[in-house]
Amino acid sequence: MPDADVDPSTLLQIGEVADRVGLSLRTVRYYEEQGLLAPETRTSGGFRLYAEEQVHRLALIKQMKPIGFTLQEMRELLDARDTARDDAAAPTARRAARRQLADYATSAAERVAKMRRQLEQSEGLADALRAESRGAERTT
Amino acid sequence: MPDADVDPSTLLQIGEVADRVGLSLRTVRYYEEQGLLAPETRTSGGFRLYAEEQVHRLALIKQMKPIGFTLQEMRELLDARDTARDDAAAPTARRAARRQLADYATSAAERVAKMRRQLEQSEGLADALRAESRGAERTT
DNA sequence: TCAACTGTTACGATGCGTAAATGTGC
DNA sequence: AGCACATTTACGCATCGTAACAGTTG
Repeated sequence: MPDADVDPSTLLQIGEVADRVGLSLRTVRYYEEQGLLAPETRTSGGFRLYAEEQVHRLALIKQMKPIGFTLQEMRELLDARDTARDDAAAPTARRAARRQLADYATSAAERVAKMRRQLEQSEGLADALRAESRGAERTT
Repeated sequence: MPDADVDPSTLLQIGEVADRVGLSLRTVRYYEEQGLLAPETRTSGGFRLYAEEQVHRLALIKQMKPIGFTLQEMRELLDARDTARDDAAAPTARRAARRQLADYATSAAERVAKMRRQLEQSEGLADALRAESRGAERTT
């Protein structure tokens, strides 16, 4: 699977990518600055050009955000993912990377659970506010 | 209901309060700096002393955080709440404050719903990571 | 008097928003 | 030639974390 080195006709500019994923241009550039993703290539004039792979990568990143991963954690995760997928990497390294991914998966699940609990708390908030808006005097 | 001007024997120091609510000292002080809550009083030496009311107030604030209220929004909400509860406030003002609270309640509910949707997205993440950790090559 | 707690001040990190001035692509 | 889109640089803001150093409490 030589992957054909990416079809140049399907490359997207940053605006298209940002639109599809739902992030701002600023954010996409910032992620690049932080080493989370690099455009596939650039035009001779300097415009960033992205392939589908990077769009997926950004979507992944966007999923990590709401559960509180820092950009540094995301970078580590993505690095591990890259290593785990890299056929040319040493088997030892790939195994280590897969373990890391498994750990991150666990961590992600825990964070989701934690956020769910907080959300439940915050639901009570909406109710409490509605109650107060109707004039509550409960001193409990 | 003169409220007895707060029982001095039950006043808490900032550490106790932070522990109970689950916030750092820094955060509690910062919220005060931003006008979200003031200690009931202070010792002659300058130690902040809080009554139950402020503990509840902090708990309220903590509930607003996970759904993305900014500190400014929280301050507005709390101000409205204070006005709505203030027997000495003008009836017109109190009515306006109650409407505000109702609006915030709606907003809070919407935010909860929105976050719930994002969380669902992030659940897929954990599964995807686990899959990759076992070595996936699925190209969509 | 000592340990634990608290006070203020200030600098730093994160994660972008928001210009401003300029160049690129079609 | 024009107009949308992109580039870099840079300053700003929110929300605390983290010293550092001094004072308070019991």
